[in-house]
Parts: sequence; C-alpha cells; structure tokens
Amino acid sequence: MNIHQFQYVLALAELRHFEKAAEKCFVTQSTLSTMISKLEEELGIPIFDRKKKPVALTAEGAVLLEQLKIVQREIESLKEISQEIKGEVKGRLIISVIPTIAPFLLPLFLHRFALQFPQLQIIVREQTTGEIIRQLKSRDIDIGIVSTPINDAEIEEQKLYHEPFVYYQAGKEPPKRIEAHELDLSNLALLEEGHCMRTQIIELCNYHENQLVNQLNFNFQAGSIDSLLRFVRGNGASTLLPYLSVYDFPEEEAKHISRFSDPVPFREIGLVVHRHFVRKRILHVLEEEILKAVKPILPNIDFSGKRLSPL
Amino acid sequence: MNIHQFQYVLALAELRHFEKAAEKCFVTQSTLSTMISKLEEELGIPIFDRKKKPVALTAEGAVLLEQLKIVQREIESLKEISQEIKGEVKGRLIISVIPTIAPFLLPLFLHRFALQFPQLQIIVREQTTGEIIRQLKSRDIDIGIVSTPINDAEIEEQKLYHEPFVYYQAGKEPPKRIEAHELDLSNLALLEEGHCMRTQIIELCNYHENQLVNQLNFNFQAGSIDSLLRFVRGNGASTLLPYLSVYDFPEEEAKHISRFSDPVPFREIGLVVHRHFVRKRILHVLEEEILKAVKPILPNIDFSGKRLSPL
DNA sequence: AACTCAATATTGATAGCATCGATGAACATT
DNA sequence: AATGTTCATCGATGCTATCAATATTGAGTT
Repeated sequence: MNIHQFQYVLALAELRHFEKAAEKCFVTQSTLSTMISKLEEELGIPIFDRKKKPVALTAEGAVLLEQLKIVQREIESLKEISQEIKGEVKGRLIISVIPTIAPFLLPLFLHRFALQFPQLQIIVREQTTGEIIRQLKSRDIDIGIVSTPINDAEIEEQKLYHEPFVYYQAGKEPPKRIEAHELDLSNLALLEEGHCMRTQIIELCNYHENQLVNQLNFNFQAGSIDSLLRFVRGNGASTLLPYLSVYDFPEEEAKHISRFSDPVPFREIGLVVHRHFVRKRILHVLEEEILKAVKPILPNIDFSGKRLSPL
Repeated sequence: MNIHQFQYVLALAELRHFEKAAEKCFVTQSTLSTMISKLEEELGIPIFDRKKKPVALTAEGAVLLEQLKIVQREIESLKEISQEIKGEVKGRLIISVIPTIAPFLLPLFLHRFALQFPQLQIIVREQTTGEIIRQLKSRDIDIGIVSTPINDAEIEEQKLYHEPFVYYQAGKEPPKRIEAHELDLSNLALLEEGHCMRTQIIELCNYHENQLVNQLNFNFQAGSIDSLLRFVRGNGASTLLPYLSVYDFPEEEAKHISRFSDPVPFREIGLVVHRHFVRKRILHVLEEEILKAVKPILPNIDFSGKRLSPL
C-alpha cells in the first residue's frame, strides 16, 4: 500500500478511463492498472467494475473512495503545513466572496494581498453564502468572505469588521441623518432571494417579505448591488446599501444617502474556512490586508456588544 | 514520501530512541534513520533534534507530527473500513463506561457482544464522562457509554435507552410509590464530584449543592454506586439510584426502594463515538446487544418528549 | 587528553517492486 | 471477418527500501 496507489484510484474514479487517468498521474496505463489491482488485492475489495464501459466504481469502492479522498487531503495538508513552516506559500487558493461585498471590497486589498504571495495562484469567485459554505465543506474552495456568523460546526469563522447600512432614496434628497424607526418602508427595493443581505434587511425591518414587496406593483429581482441601484434610481424607489458600496459616491449621488443615527443597523463581515484549513499564514495575511484596507474607510462606530439593530 | 516513513516518525516521536523505534517498526536502526532523514529532506524541515539526549522533536516537527498522526489515523480508518466491508472485524476496541452504568450494564451484554467478534480484542474501562469525551477526541478510546446528550461537535451520539431513577431509604420502608415533590431531601447522599449522576440529581432536586450536603454533619464522597449504597445503609441515609442497579435486589433490600409516580425522573443513556469513527458495524451490533439485554429489564415507561423531570 | 560507551549516521550490497514497452485478451463497432 | 478500443499481463529494468557492518559523534570517565 502506498500513496501513489491512492492517487491512481482517485484519478481513475474521476476520469473513468485507465489511459487518461494514467496520463494524469504521469505513468503508463500498465503501471496504473497494476497498481490499482495491487491495492484492491491488499484491501481485499474490488474498487472498480471493469466490465462496465466506461469503468465504474463498485458499491464498496464508492465507500472506500470517500476515505481515500480524506487520506489524500490530509497528505496534501501535510505538504501545505511544511510549506507554511518554511514560509513558502505556493499552489492555488480559491477565495469566494458574496456579491454584496465582492465588487467593493476586493479592489481595496486584492492586489496588495496577491503581491505578498507571488508563487500563489489566487482565484476569486462570487457566490452566495449558501454556495460558499457548501463548497467549503466539499473543500472545493479555500476561503469565503461572507456576512457572519454562520454557526456551523465544520466551519471556522474569523470576524473582520462591522459594516453599517445606509439609506438610499432616489428622486428626493433625504436628510443627512435619519432615525431607523422613521424610515419610509414603502417602495423599498431588495435584492433577489438567496442573498443574505436581502434576508438581513427584511429582518431589520421586522417586516414580512410580502408586505415589503407588495408596496410596488411590479417586482424586480436585482442580482447585484449595482443592478439594484440602477433600478432604484430609475423608479424613484429607495433601498438600503452596505457602506462600502457608497463611501466613494460622487457629491451628486451622495445627496441621496442618509446615514443612520444610533443605533446604526449593520452587518458583520468575516472570513470563513473549513475547520481543517491548514494554511494559517495565508489566512492571517488576508485578514491583515483586508483590515488595513478597510479601517481608514469605515466610519468610526463602536458596535461592541450590539446585535443587528432592527429598524 | 511513503506511508512507512510516517510510521517511523510516529514511532520515534513516541519512543525517542532510534533503536527502540526501529524495533517497534520491525526494521533496523539503519533503515529508520535513513528513512526519517529522507522524509525530513523531502519536506524540507528537520523534525527531530538529534543533538538532544534523548532525541527530541523540533518546534516545527511537533506541528508536523500532529498532521502525521491525522494522516496515519485516516489510513487506519481506510483499513478498518475495508475490513468492515468484508465483514471481518479484527483489531482492538476500547470501550469506556461511566461508573454509574458499568457494573450493572456490562454483565448484561458484554459476553454476548464479544462472542460476535471473536477476532476483536475488546478492552473495557471505567471513566467519568469528562475523561471519556477527552479520550474520544484524542482517539485513545473508541466508544463511550455515558449519560447523553453531550452536544459536542466532534462527538457523535447514539441514544440507547431511558433509565429511571429510584429512591432508596435506609432504615425505614418507604411506600412503593412516591411522588417526586414529596421526597425527603434531608440526608440525601450523593456520589463524589465528577460523576454526571451527581450533577443530574442535584439539578433534579433544584437544590444547590451546599443545601444538600449540609444536611449531614459529615461528608462522604462515594466513588461508586456500590460504595454509596454501603454508606447510605450504614448511616440511615437516603439516595437516588439508577434503575439497573436495583432491579435484581433481593426482597429484603427491595423494601427500601420507592419507585416514582409520573413524572418519573430519569436519565438518558447513549453510545458516543468520535465523528470520524468508522467501524459502523461494531457500533450497530453493540447497540443491538445492549438494547436486547436491557429492554426486558427496564420498566415500560414512555419517556418520549419528556425532559429530565425535576423533583 | 585518552578512553569508553551509547546513540546515530553512513556505506555498500541486495532483494523487492514500481515502472516501462510490448503484447495479449476481451469486447464492441463496422 | 476485420478493426478499434480498452484493460490485463509479461519480461526487463532501474530505483529504492532494507540490511549488516562500520564510521562518527558526543557525553561521560579515567
């Protein structure tokens, strides 16, 4: 039994073709065939059904495969840990960010972050919280940036910052400051379902979804803050926006923004990783870079001990 | 990099002596030395400090060792899974049971259970809940039998049965049936601290620890139900006992027992394993054997939907 | 400083095995 | 029947894990 055999099985299970799997492992088909047979023999269980075209996993093989994946992953972690110890950060890192954060936060830190790990191939995606958590668990992505808390035993969270919401009113010029409870909730536009910010705002308003939506005689499902804003402007509607999406508004646009008086409604943004994520240094640098970028921009409000403030 | 090297490192880390570690791995000292050097070279990190006598782990080595243990464990799981698939159950199984269950439950099923796995070396220990959970997490034991729920993300629970408490009064003969609230709480003796049953009974009584203990002018710390009973008998005191400890009392002793009328105070007993425990079949057979043994004995009470009933 | 002992590293030989290219076997397609 | 595809098997080869023997190192000891 050896580590190569594990890789061969995983490759064959993925590609379902001996030659292609062999190619992926940089060996000949002959080697792959022999080695997989040996592992099957040693375990005493046929992993593949070679009668089927293309090759298929046996029922027992499917069970074993799951464990093989785990073993493989832990061996990968071993390598990653030693690279971290040596201060070498290589390989590929996939970061996924929710759509209400990504376009505003990423430009603030991504470049500086990437510079620190020239050997690291960084891939950034935009996904909803649900997808991010699912993919963290299946280890398809490495780090998520979402609105915390998540409260999942498999997921580790790292609080980053609190981001206030602001009120945006198209057409009129609302007052600079506004009390949460005096908010005009008619014509409040929201993002489409699946976005955590939609849910948060609905909860903030203490309103049922129907009540909010029904204020408008048609229903626009915005998939991004940008799209939401265009809709709001075009229809004289209003909405709530995260602070980072408005902090650099030009003067003309800033007139439509109201900041909230205390208690300011806000959301918490944090890093999330799988609990077995081992590249601690990357995580630490990422956290530092984000905070360094975001702190000078965010208003200086003390959110300590506060929960989401209902409107 | 290969699996043997992992084992060599683990053995050396444990025994801190090349020759002894080599012996444990059934290779020569020369092999062990070479192979460990190779792994260190491949990882690029010295794991051991050979200058120290006896050999010591380097700081980095200690970090790597943790991951090596994980890898090793997952490979062991792979073997165990294939044995389970083949229906072969071999190796060693360590079961730990809390002291208020062990002496009464074990004789009821252990023999029949062991017969089903003649190749399995079964070791049974008696430990408190805290120790059991700790050792499950460090993977030093395999299965625990405790009073559930535990509610720990790393621990998986398997409910077994509900066990009523009964009231024992030395000296007098209490009525056959007793209402929980009419219980005489003076002179109620308890197990020493660390036993979950002590805590449960204190909670049941809704009494603070001091109030209960102060009823007696001296303080006996019983470490087992047996020891507790001797004390109670010798001092005309009273106590609560788990049903399995009294169900086969001789008539003379049974006179001192009161069963509770509804709502009957009870505890829940369950199997607990680490969430990565893979020997599902063993667990399943164990559960079946315990239930088969215990069901004819336990009184037929429906505890569904009830929580621990306070006295 | 010379010696001794214990512990680890190194050396050179060997056997086992992963790997290869070539070929064979099974099966589907034409 | 001929051909193509796919996986298994065979014999050769080179690598490497392993061994026994020996060298080196280091910490006492005399």
